[in-house]
Amino acid sequence: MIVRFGFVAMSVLLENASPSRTMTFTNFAKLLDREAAVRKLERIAEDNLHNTLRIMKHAIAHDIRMYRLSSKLIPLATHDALADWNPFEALGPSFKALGAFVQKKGMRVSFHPDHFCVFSTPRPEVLASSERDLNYHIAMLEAMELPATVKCNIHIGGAYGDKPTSKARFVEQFGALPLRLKERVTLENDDKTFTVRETLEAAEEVAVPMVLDIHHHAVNDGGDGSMEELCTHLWPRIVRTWREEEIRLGLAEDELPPKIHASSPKSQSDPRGHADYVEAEPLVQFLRQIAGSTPRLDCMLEAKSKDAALLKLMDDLKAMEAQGQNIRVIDEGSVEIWS
DNA sequence: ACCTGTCAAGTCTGG
DNA sequence: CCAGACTTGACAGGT
Repeated sequence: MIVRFGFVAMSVLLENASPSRTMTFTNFAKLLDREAAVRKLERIAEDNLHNTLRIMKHAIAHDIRMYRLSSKLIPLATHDALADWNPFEALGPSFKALGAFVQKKGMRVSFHPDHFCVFSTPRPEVLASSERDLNYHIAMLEAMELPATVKCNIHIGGAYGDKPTSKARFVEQFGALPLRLKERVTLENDDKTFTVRETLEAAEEVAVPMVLDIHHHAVNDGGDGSMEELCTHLWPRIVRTWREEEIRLGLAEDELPPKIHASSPKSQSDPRGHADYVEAEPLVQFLRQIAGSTPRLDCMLEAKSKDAALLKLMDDLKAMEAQGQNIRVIDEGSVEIWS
């Protein structure tokens, strides 16, 4: 199995390269010249896009071909008070350049809209802003001219005291979205509410691929905690959600490999928190279990030390290779691993 | 240069 | 029913 690794949003190795500079609405509202204030938002967004390109070039220089784009590329993009503003007019060329770079280098990128995107909500106004937020992310992918293989990863949402009903509401409300939005989504199990099994059921019902987060699973397994259950029963179904997406999009087999998230617990007292680095040993144990049935896999690292955590993990994997542990480091961003 | 409180958005918990 | 937690990078305003 070939595994590619990626990191999230910012680099801790590049200086002054934030892709998430912002302006709060409070400060926007303080500016008297609205026209100038909007231009300032656009300038910040241009900076964020420019830094995103720098980060991706840095990633490619280290053979890293997987990257999660920041959700904060355009400040206040979906704010009510800026509904008349179309940032894509000014930002079109920069988005297009980003997309061209991604395609040229064969990178896999994604977005992860944060916890305001909640399709299980019983509140109509929250549903509406969730759709607007998802639409914003997808409009950025479209401005980059990236195909439908490039996704936004979301969670199911809250349980509101009744998980089965909330899950059914997710299926109904998400299912009612236009295909243009639905076909750009993956569903991920979360660390508090919806387990792998529940998320998988929802993903199967609405026909979107599922992203497995193994750390979330470790802290929220709903009784499916055993490696056996995960690897022999749930994982093959997860793989199938990706295979079916390949068929829907008319792709060849393994053109769109399954994706997982990996991170390590921050501490015993805060097991849900993300540690600075990712521990190699438990991750490799899991990867070896699924290696036989999964030819390609992409693994997003969610660690506080971002790209530095990725490079450190690769060093640790290299050390495991030296000990003859069924692993071969291909380059700085990928490994081959077998059971 | 560094520290602290605040920030557009949601949900859950505990008082 | 409301305040605070959750989580998290970055800004603004202070020293």
